[in-house]
Amino acid sequence: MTYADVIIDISHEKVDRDFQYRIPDELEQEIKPGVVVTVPFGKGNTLRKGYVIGVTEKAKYDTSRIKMIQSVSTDDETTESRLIALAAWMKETYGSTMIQALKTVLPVKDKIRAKEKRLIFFCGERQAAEELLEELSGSRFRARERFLRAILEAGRLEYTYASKELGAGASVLDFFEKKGMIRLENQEMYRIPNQADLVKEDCELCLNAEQNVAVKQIFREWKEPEARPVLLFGVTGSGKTQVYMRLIQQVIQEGKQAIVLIPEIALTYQTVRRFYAMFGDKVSVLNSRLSQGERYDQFKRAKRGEVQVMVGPRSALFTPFSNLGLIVIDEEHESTYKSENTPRYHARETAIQRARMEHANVVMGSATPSLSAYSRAESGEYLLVKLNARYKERPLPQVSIVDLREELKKGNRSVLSTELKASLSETLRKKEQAMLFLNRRGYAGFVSCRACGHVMKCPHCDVSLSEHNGRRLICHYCGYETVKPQVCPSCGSPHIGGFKAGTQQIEKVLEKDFPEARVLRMDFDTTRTKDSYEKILAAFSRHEADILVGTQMIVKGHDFPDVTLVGVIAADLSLNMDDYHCGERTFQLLTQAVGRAGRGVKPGHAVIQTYQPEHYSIRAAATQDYAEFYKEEMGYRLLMDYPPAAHMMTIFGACQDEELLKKAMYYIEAFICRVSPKEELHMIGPAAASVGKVKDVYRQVLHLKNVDMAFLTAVREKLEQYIEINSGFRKIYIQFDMS
DNA sequence: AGCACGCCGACT
DNA sequence: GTCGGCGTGCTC
Repeated sequence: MTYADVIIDISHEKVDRDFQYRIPDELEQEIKPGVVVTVPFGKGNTLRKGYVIGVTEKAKYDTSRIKMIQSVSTDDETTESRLIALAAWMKETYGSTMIQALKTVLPVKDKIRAKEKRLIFFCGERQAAEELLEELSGSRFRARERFLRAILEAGRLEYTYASKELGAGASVLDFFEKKGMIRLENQEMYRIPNQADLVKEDCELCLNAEQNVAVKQIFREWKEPEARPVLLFGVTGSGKTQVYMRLIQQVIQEGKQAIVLIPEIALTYQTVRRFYAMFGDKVSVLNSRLSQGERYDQFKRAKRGEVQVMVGPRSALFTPFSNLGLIVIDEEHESTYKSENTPRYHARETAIQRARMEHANVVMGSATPSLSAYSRAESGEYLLVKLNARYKERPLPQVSIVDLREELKKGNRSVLSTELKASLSETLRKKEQAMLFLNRRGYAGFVSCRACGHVMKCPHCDVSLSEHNGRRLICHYCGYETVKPQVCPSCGSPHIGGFKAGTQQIEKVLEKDFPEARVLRMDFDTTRTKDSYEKILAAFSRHEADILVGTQMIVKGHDFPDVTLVGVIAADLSLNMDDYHCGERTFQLLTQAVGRAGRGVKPGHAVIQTYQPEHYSIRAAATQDYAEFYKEEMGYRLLMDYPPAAHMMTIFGACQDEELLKKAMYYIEAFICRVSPKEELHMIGPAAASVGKVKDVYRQVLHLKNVDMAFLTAVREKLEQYIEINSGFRKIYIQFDMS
């Protein structure tokens, strides 16, 4: 006898788990994971929709009480079942439970939706109702009294409010309905976010010669039976969006739909307006401010065919379009495309998988492609399409690299080098604008020498060591530990330590050095409130300030034609993080930052301050030379077996009890050694995660590298079983990350 | 979410 | 005693 694990509609927390059902003989062949079935559920055996997530031989429940699957759902749920198949793929690839995978893929209804869906209206005689209320008051019908009083006052009530807060269940409502006093109404009300000023404008899509060539190249690829994903490699300002628009137009014309993925931070009013101007009400936009109910509504509109284009962040990838034609991924290299929650999927890979299953195409674009995407383009797995010309032939800004070690020798200890200071006063004199950029995202407290630029690195992993309590240095990959040296091991200088400067300090220095300049600061603190992000950028755009100081957020989006100077305070901040991506991230950030200067008529200038002027990420960003950067960085990845040269699985463990966690990680390590052949094993750790403790929960990581992804997947599956069987892991939260 | 079960107050 | 509203808890 075989049994199926079925998830009943994902609508309520309480039924958010799998239930076992018997498979009738005649459905034996059809039932497999991903199939949508109809099953009897609950006391009244009401028929409900369910998703089969697995088939087993063993009954986990009292056999006599297991019910039978009624039928395979026949109503045309192809969109849904395709998404379920995608969830199954995500579960296999990234490691998670089927429930977690389904939850990320299928739109989840929530309470907000139910509230607005069912409304109760008062529709009887007011006089009669008041008499009835009189009659009811003090009687035993307390729920009826409560309810009548409330509806008389409000005239209209939400169903969930009536049943939960007033305790007026079905029986109470029945009573009033029979009397003809109330009317229940199912309201299908969409919550469309405020978009009154977003309308279609009459605009022709004008492509330049180069963009036209790119479009033709892509169309040619699409004619192939097995069209490859396209990597659109175009420098900043080469007009990638124009190309996307043209492609989307084509897809819509063919009666298909398109999804456009955009990093959350770039989802500004400007971007959204461009899409509305082009496609009018065919477009729907998702953003993270949307409640789950609002997102659900947008997905529903897509499913019904009311919109043809969905624009949004990572999660827009799961828009239930019935005839998907194209998925566009803008700024493909952005780290926000990787999910932080289980399943830790990457939107690029998942988009390609979805496109493969639904015979759609993928086009991704970037000025600084991720190593992963570019290496695939080089190998021919993706089609590489280039856009080289900068808008209106604007020259690239002139870039100078300032060696901060020299500044120290000259006795300048300020965060502003002599050159940057001079450039700033020149810019102010000409009444132009400047941006100062502090790239300290996820700043991990590396230690470097101010005199020679030497960075303390792990001898085994070649990533920066992090300072702990000011006395010890720790590697967050393998756990290597050493005492923090008092003098630089390379040059003997005592000027060794962490870099301590925030945007506030820079703001203070600017106030002192340039008291006449108007300075705006943009960082996590100043953008906490809603819309403040847009407000600051808009103010700067109107030239209400001369200098904008900020973290990564200032280098994305918005064009400021009056900005002629970009200063990078300390390029090393993102260069010396404790993971293997940092060279790539630094190159991307610096390239973007440099590209911000001189977007208008006036030529631009950029100053990059660093302790490591010879580093290839910085040199290549200064010359905007992607090829050079790619060669160096790929060499490093190949040497160290980091992705994309190999695959890496990270096992992440968290637990309140540090000892228990360490023990568990040790057992995991021992288990992996036992189940895998020695020569293929490339394990690092276990070690404390880069944030070793959050809210009293300890965190540890273990990395496993191998050229073959299948090997890692096999290890993960064995490990998942091992963890499930051993109750010792119950108290430990375990997460997998595959890259 | 939807349904049954069982408690408890009120009426016969 | 019994009837029925109303809160609680379970659903393979």
